[in-house]
Order: sequence, then C-alpha cells, then structure tokens
Amino acid sequence: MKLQQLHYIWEVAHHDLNVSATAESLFTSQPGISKQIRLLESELGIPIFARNGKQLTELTPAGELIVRLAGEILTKVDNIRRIAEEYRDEKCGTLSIATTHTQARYALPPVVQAFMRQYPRVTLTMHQGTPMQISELVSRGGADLAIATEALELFDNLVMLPCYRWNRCILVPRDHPLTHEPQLTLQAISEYPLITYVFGFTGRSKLDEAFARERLQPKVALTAVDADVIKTYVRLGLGVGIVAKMAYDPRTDQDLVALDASHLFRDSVTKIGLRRDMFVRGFIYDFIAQFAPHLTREVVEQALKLRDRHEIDALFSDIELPVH
Amino acid sequence: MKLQQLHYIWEVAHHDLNVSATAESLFTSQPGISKQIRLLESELGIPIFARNGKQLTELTPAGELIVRLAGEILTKVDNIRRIAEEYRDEKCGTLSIATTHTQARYALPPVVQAFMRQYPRVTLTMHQGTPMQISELVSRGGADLAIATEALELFDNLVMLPCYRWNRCILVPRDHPLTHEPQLTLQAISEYPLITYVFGFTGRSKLDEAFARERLQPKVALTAVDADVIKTYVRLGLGVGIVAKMAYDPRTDQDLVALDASHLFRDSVTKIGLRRDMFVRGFIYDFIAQFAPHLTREVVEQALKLRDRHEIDALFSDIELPVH
DNA sequence: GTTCATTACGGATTCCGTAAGGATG
DNA sequence: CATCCTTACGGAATCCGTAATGAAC
Repeated sequence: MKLQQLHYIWEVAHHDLNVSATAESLFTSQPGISKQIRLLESELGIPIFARNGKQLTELTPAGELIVRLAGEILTKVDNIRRIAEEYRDEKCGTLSIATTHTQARYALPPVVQAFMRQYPRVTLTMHQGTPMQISELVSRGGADLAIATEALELFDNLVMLPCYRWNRCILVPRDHPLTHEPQLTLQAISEYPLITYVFGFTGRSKLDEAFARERLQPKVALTAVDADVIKTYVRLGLGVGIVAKMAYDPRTDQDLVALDASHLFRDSVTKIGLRRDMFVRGFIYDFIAQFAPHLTREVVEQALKLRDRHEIDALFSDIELPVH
Repeated sequence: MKLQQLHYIWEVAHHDLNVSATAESLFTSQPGISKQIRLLESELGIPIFARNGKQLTELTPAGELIVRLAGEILTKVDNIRRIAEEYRDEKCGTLSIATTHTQARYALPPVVQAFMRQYPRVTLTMHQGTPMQISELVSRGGADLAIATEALELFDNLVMLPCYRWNRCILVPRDHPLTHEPQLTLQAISEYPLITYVFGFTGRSKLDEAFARERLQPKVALTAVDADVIKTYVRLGLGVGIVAKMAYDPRTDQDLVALDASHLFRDSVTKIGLRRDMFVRGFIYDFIAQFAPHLTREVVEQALKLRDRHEIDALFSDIELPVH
C-alpha cells in the first residue's frame, strides 16, 4: 500500500469515478492511476470500485470505508507537512481563505492588509464562491479557512467560530420618500420594490423571516449575490436596496442614503469555519484573532478539541460578539 | 513522503531511538532505515531526531508531533487492511489476545474453544503477560484485545469494557482449622501466613485494601503471579491461599478446600481493553459477546464512539454484570 | 575497542509515460 | 464513433542489501 495509491482512490472517488478526469486534474497519465488502483485492489484482495465492464460505476461497501480512511490518512499526511513548515519557518507558508463577496469586499480588506504586513512571506490566496462552495472547499481541504454567514453548519467536519454580529441597512437614493419617515417600518419598506441578496447569501434567510413574521409579501424586484450590484440598481431607481450595513461606504456611496434597519431584522452572525482535524499554523491563529479579537489561540484550540457542536455553541454562549 | 518512512520513524521512536535494534526487529538492514529517515527529514526540511554526532539522542519538538501523527496514520492503514480482510472473507483472519495467567487459565478456555469451533479459519494467538505489558501491547497495536483486571485504565487510547465481577476464595488443605470456622473473618485468616498474587496482579489491590480497612497486617508468606503456583505452596502447607474463585477447580483440586470469601473483599471487575481507533472485525465482536454476553456489538460500538471515559462508565453503570 | 549511524555502490524492482487494444452507450 | 478503462512496453528513478567509513562512549 502506498500513499500515492490512497491519494488516487480518494481523488477518483471525488471526481465522479472518472479516472481520465482525475488524471487530468492531477497532471498525470490516466493509465498510471488506473494501474495503481488495480495494484491496490489486488494487494487488498477486494475491489474498491464496482465496474460495469471497464467503467467504474460505484464504490463497493468496503470501498466506501476505505476511501473515507484514505481521506483521513491524507489529511494527517498534510498535517505532517504543515508541522514541518511551521517548525522550519513560522513566518513563511501559505494561507488560503475561501469566502463570499460580502466578506472579501467589506470585512476582510483591513484584516488582510494588516496580516500581509505582519507576515510578508506568507502567500495569501483568496477564493470567492457561494457559501456552499466555500464550505465544501474547506471541508475537502482545498482551503484553510471559510468565512461566511451561511451554510457552514452543513459540513460536520467543520468547526464554526462565531466572529461578529451584523445587521442591515436600507439603501435609497437621496430624497427618496423613505428618508422622510420618522421611524422606519417593514410595512413602509414593503411598499417599494426591493433589491437584495439571492437566497442562501449573506443572511438572506433572516430577511425573509422578518417580513413573514409581519405577514408582509414585499415585491422583490431583483436579487444579486453582492452589494455592488444591488447598489448599481438602486442608483438606477429600480427599487430599495437592503444590504449589510458594512457594505455602505460613506465615501464612495455619497449619492445614496443608508437608513439603519437593525431594529427590523434579527442579527446575522458571520463565522469562520475550519476543519477539525487540520493542524493549525501559528499565523492562522493570528489571522483569526485579527479578524475576531475574542477568538484567541486558546479559545480556538479549545473549540477544536470539542467533538460535539452543542459543546462548541456552549463555549461561545457567554462571549459577547462584536457588532459591525 | 512514503508510508515506509513513517513506519520507520515510528518504530525508531519506540525502540529508544536505536536504529540498529529497530532494523533487527523489522528484519531489514540498518542503513536502509537510516537512509529513509534522512530522506524524509530532507523532504520535510527539518530534523525529526536530534543527534549528538551520529547518535540519535531525542525527538525534536516537531518530531514529537510528527511521530504521533505517523502512528495515527499507520493505525488507519492497518484498518484499511482489516476492512479488506473482513470483506474478503469475514470468517478468515487473525485474532490476537493479550491476557494474564488467570484469564488464560480459568476464564478463557471455554470461550476460546467455542470461538475456534465457530471460526475454524481464524488464526488465534494468545500473549500472556503482566497487566502492564498486555495493556501496552494492545495500546501499541501489537494485539487486538487486552483482557485483565488491572492496569487497563492507564492507557487513554484503550476503551475498557467491563465483563464480569468476581471475588476470591480461601484455599486450604482439607481439615485445616479454618474449615471449622462457622463464619470466615479477615481476623481469622490473618492468623495464618498468606499466599496470594503479587501486587499489580489479579485484583491484589482490593485484597490489601480489605485488610487495611480492618487494620490487620497479615503475614504474606509468598506471592505469585498465578494461582497454580499458589496452590502448589498451599499443598506444601506454607500457608493459606487467597485466589480468584474461578481458579478453584473441584475436579483437579480435590485435595484442597475452597472457602467462599466474597463477603470479605470487594468485587473485582475483569475488563476487555481495545483501541479506540481500531477497526473491529465481525468475529472480534463475536468473541467479545461470547466472553461477556452483555457486550453486544451495538453496546461495544457505542462505547467505541464515546470520547470520554466518564461517558463510557455511565454507559455501563446500569448494566448488571455477570458474577463468576 | 565496541557500538552505532552514515556514505558508497550495484542489482533488482518499481514507477510512469506513450502507444495500442477493447468495451460501452 | 466517441468516451473511457486496461494492457503492453521501455526508460528513469527508487529501493535495499552488502561493504566500507567515521564518530561517540
């Protein structure tokens, strides 16, 4: 049995059992993979993949178990490499962050800038995607940190660390009737066509919930995945924007008015997700603490040790989160 | 990085950092190991072992972490092999039991016999040793099951499954004065020189405890690790034997009298210890259930899932153990 | 002087890519 | 016929054992 073989079966299992596609993604030849898989199967004496003729059709029951173990082994092998990097030079390495537009555009820039100043020799890479995509990416080991408000709880090998609470504001052009309302209400807002996030993004669910609670059915004129697009259409007069408060930039958005809407919607919480079984390098702890000061190394280590999601929730229940 | 290399560093770390001795135990050449270690170290870019000249003196801090991970990886690799065996032929394989004299001689024979009849193609191996030795053996993966009354709790990667309660009897030659006592007391026993187990064996601690509680200081004439030796010296008239009740065999020990002493000492509990992270084959579950009927596959699986020793204790707290 | 680890070297094995072959839909 | 896995083959790299070298107690 070789690590290479375990790597191959894992990759093939995660490429729809398509050996050719796997070979391409690994920049190697297809017969090479095929051969190593056969070798492993013959060493173990059982098939890992069920075949219809020559096509791989599915994992055998044993294969399921073996591929899962292979994944765990490869994670640990990766951890050995990380440990070596850490001890070789604690200020040098790679940090890979997967996040959504909202975080990347509004919450992360100052943190990233400070981090890059502190660790100039760490190569930082950012991957933007849907909450679902980034959760999966981190869950599979394709990135180190997931930063998002939604979907992280769907992967049970991710530990979620709550970072900060935030709420929304209403974006309207200057002199819009809503700016004259003494007290903003959902009722008043729902008179206008809305422009906001698509479902599954940036706390959209909390938003629907609020309208539903008051039995309002606002007309949603347009949904977008990011606040910049929303602003664009608010400027065109298509409707009233509802975005995260931190997405309003007083400097560049002078032509728009942001009306605080914290009293209308429930707070959302942005979280960092990281794999429970990953070795966490020192600078990653630093990055996390920079993003959310209450997430000190000790707190994160403790959270990583806990097995149960409820225990982790309990750990954070008495911590006051910063509000953005 | 290769599995072989991880194997080598793990073995060297567990052979007092002696490469030559490791090579011998692995039936390979010493330069081969040496070279693979250097290769791994240069691939990782850090030393795993600290050297004084050419001698390996200790693990580096990174080495500590890496060797631990290597051990976990090797366990999982082993589990893959076990899974393959299980799916190849569930009635064929190897079961390796580490246990003490008392269990091997008195408790296990009927279970082993029944097991061998049920699984004629499973190669069964038994290793006898001190409780400490067998715990360590299983903890390191050198055997599948540890069966003992003592010391299992010292290794935190072992899950302990309580099997049965037992107590002691007093062994004396026929017509010994103690046989005429209407009610056996510690006071009465302590009038005579005692012959019993050495410390650390077969519930010896519970025995000392009982005498101490009554502030008695009996004279211990001889200590042995097994009941057969104890019986031999009881026959020679050296003193009064105290052994586990199950060690008295009415057929072969007709020249001795066993006086029940359950009311004098606290029950001891014999346990099975197995590694938490080991893949458990079907026939191992069967063996366990045969030895302790309340330890069904479901119960054992549940116990293996629990992380915390207290939770495991709680799991068994409301199960009535068989008494031998 | 004994015990140990490292370096040097040569034969056997393994790995991996290209090219050809065969099955499926 | 297009896709995809398997088999065949040859050059390169790796592994592993023996022998020789060198450092430490």
